[in-house]
Amino acid sequence: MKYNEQTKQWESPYWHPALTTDAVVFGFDGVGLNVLLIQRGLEPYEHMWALPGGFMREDDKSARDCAYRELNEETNVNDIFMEELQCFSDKDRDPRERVITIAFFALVVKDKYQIMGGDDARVAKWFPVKGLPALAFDHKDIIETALERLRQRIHFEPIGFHLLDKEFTMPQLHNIYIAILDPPEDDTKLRDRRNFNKKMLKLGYIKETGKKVTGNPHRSPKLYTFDEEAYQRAKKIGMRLEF
Amino acid sequence: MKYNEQTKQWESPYWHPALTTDAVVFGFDGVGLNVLLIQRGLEPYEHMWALPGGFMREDDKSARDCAYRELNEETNVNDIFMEELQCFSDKDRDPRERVITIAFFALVVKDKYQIMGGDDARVAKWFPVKGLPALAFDHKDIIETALERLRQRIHFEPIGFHLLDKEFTMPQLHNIYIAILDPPEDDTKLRDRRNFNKKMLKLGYIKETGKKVTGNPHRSPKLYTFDEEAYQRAKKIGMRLEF
DNA sequence: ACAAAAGTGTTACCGCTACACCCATGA
DNA sequence: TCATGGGTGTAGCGGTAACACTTTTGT
Repeated sequence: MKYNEQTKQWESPYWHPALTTDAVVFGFDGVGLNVLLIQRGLEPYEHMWALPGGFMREDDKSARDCAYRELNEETNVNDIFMEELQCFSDKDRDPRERVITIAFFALVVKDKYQIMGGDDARVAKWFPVKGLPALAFDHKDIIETALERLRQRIHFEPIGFHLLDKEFTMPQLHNIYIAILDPPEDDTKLRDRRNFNKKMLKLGYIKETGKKVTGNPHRSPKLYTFDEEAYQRAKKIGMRLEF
Repeated sequence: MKYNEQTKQWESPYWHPALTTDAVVFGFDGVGLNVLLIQRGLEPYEHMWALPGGFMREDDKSARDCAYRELNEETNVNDIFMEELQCFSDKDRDPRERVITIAFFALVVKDKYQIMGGDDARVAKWFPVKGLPALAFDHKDIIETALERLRQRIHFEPIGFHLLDKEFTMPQLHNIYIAILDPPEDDTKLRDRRNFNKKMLKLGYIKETGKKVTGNPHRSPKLYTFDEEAYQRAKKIGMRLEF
């Protein structure tokens, strides 16, 4: 690489690929996990479903920023948990040119996640992970990788909360664990409410709010919140956070 | 993006950044962890130490392939454990131009890892992680991220083996866990040999070879190997692999 | 014989699993 | 009053942590 005194720029002799970000956005509807997909308005893969994402721009501060920007173009996301998943860089991922993609996975509160009319007249829609349509590019692989990562993560870090409102009930949280980990029917230790509640409360980072949810034809469940500080404390002293 | 009928090519209207891979290569010398660094022969950061890596080429099959290629240019790596770490994409990481880097972390058997005279008259050298020199670019951040990842990984996956010969002794393996996790002096459960051996053997995927190491002025330790099949079996049935 | 490091077993405690009945609420 | 779903305690078992002495080997 040489510095050109005239243009005051480095002239790169290196190959420059196109770079995109894609986000696997998970939402929970009380029963199962869902993924947010966008219907493509242009070739290639026109009309097929794909992950929200797009090409990185020179003024994106980072790949993460790019992913946020792309998401914001379709939704009103404000509070969102997002983590880098993996880079997808195989040849022929994209028929147009070599494209390197940094994939992210995100957890959002599905109901707060209002889908706006995107540019390109793109349509966004939630699909249950157990009923995905045909997908553009290698996005099926990306989603599978994200699901695998999600299963690993939820074992050791309290990320289930990000799929729920700030205040949530224990059965809601339990359902998330069941939906993600999908333990066998006879797995008492995960499926039993008593065991779940005890284990979760013993971790020490969720707290009762004192409130309850009313309006249902049955006993009103208590509301809890996640205590970030308590979590950081537990983490610092090397507490076992495995679920 | 438009298809040009004349040139038969897609013409990309999108920005294309430079893309590199860097590898944080860890080796173990019996006492502590070491990282492989390269002394830069060119500006920027001439003469400073940096992670082995370089620009991706159009004919690299993937980012991982690129990282392997770059490593092979300096060493005779054959068997290596390598995992994607993270993408580093902030502006101004590189004074020349915007460079996106996919970082990997790798575990190798330090003594087998013979450092060759690289191109660019680059010098490669092992440094203990607790005594790193000043580093080029944001490579200090990258190494810290890799260390953090290593600590997380070794809790839940048997990757310590990759730092040792195919046949290894229990005390060697124990030392690796101690070096990586660095538990307090009074942490019996991790530092006690008896507990370590029992826990490790109970996991079921390391086996005695029947051999011993001789030549030391003390009792000869037994040699063990990692049983990949047994590990896959344990993993499949959802066995708890936490250490 | 001595120094250095490796091998090994037991006990007490804690935490987890399994398990079933009652309670609150709205219709 | 009925249907629905939420809340709660305990006992037995299993696994883990704490703990020290003996064995091997080379010098």
